[in-house]
Amino acid sequence: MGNEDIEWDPYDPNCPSRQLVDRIGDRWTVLVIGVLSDGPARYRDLADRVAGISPKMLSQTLKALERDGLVVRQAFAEVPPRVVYELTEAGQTLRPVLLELERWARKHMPGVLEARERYDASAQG
Amino acid sequence: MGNEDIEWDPYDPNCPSRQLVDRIGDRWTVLVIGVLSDGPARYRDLADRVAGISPKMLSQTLKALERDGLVVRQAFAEVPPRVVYELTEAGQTLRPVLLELERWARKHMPGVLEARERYDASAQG
DNA sequence: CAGCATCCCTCGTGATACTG
DNA sequence: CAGTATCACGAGGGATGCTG
Repeated sequence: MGNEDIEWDPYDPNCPSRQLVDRIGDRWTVLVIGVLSDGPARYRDLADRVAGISPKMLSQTLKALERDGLVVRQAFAEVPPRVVYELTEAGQTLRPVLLELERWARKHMPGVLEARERYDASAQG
Repeated sequence: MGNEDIEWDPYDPNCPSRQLVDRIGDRWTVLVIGVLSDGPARYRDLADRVAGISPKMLSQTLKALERDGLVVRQAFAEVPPRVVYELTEAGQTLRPVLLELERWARKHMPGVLEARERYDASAQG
């Protein structure tokens, strides 16, 4: 576990790039972070905006994000209960990265989908 | 994200951002693309550089990438066989995005891992 | 409203062995 | 070398119902 000056091999399972993929490479994490990039949000808001997510996955995703110091959870002692989730400073730094991703998707995903259709049309299943 | 004057709902299952997550949000895809970002590579090279990937997952990942027009496969009729994989132009456009990801990981993942340890240390299982 | 517990089943993934 | 075929396992994630 020593933090010596490692040589950088993104294809080594123990390198940060890989750890990041393991961290955000699931169906929901980046979507939840994306919503929180617009500002703090309540549990209900998140459930609504991340279309299709189940309560279980939302809780799970949020808890993992909190564990990793990317999101803070603030619960108010009220009735009915109110809980607000918010990106930490570290979490905020993900925003520009996600924006890049979004920009790419917007520009290139249609082409990808077309290529996929062409491929499927010309290939024998 | 909110300051663009188009209707763009990244949290709708049918939006490009989401499609991108579905596309590259698996354990291997971004790693394979990462290797190919350094230039064309043979099957063997890829297997070596993406540590831990099985032949099956490598083939599968490559085929999916080819289907989506992000990678081209070039087979030479030789003995022994030689097959070279290469990013298409579309595939190349992913490079800067991936670099951003890598940059983020390098800078912030150590902190994330620390936060995680702190959390686990202070929480009761 | 927020979110945990439980059941259950799909599907991604690894291991292994085989082919052109 | 460059894959494919097959099996089998375990985690991911949905549905439902309950609690504070």
